[in-house]
Amino acid sequence: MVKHTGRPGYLQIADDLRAQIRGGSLAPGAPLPSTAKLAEQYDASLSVVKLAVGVLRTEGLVIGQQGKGVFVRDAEEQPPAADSTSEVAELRAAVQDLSLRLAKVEEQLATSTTHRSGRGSR
Amino acid sequence: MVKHTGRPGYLQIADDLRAQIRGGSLAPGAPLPSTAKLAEQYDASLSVVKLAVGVLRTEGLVIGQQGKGVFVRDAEEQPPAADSTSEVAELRAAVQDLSLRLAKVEEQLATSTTHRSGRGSR
DNA sequence: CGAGCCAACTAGGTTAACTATGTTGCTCAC
DNA sequence: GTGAGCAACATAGTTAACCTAGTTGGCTCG
Repeated sequence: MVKHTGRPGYLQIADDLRAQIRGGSLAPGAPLPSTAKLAEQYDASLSVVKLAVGVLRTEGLVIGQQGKGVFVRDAEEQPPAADSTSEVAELRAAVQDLSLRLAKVEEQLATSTTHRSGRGSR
Repeated sequence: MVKHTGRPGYLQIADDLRAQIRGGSLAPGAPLPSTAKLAEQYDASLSVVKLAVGVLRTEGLVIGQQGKGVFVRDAEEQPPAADSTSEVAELRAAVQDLSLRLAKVEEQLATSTTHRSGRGSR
């Protein structure tokens, strides 16, 4: 990274992208430049760019779609944030439930099919 | 990582630690085990543990202090709005992700093995 | 006895390489 | 012209290595 402000590079990039999103320069639905482009643009390594994007993903500001790109999340599908406590509890329960079911079904899939067929693709 | 649920290892660890924090098993102010300990405990590489802790740091659940350790943040000193929104966003993303994968894997299971099964589940 | 140094342990940051997986567009055979 | 297949490019995850820097406790030396 360029600036030597003491703030780590991946956070600087994350800050910058966040500002562009909040500022509207990166509209909802718009794709971020690719990892490689960002790396070149900020004169950073691929790794720090990936870290930066990871931060934004964790924050829920962007959504990464494998094979396609990373897109700015729509404001509407973001935080209603009504009363979060109950919602958080509910979501947490849902996650736990889904994880369990997934684990179970995936295990069964692994034991039942050893070859794993052509995996559909498009 | 142990479980092969499809959910990435660093998120599994982050989930687990988050649950311990929310559940009170890791009280505010208490230190998390060191990176090395966690790596051994979860049978994961140092890298994924660092990623997991990084997620919790971005979420504001813990605060890392270089040279000392990583400590659970006090609930009061948490930024309520920002924190809950980001967490809701993250949980929502997790639900979406899990649902998608579950659907995919269940479909695969249905097509590859037409009989098999007991387990009613849903 | 006390001051200072040093070794061990801690988190944090950076980079690079490899793998997996998904998407898209082009080409080529038919 | 259509479809299959492939190459190129995308994100995502994992691992490993190296470096920085802060903290702490013990040990040595004056």
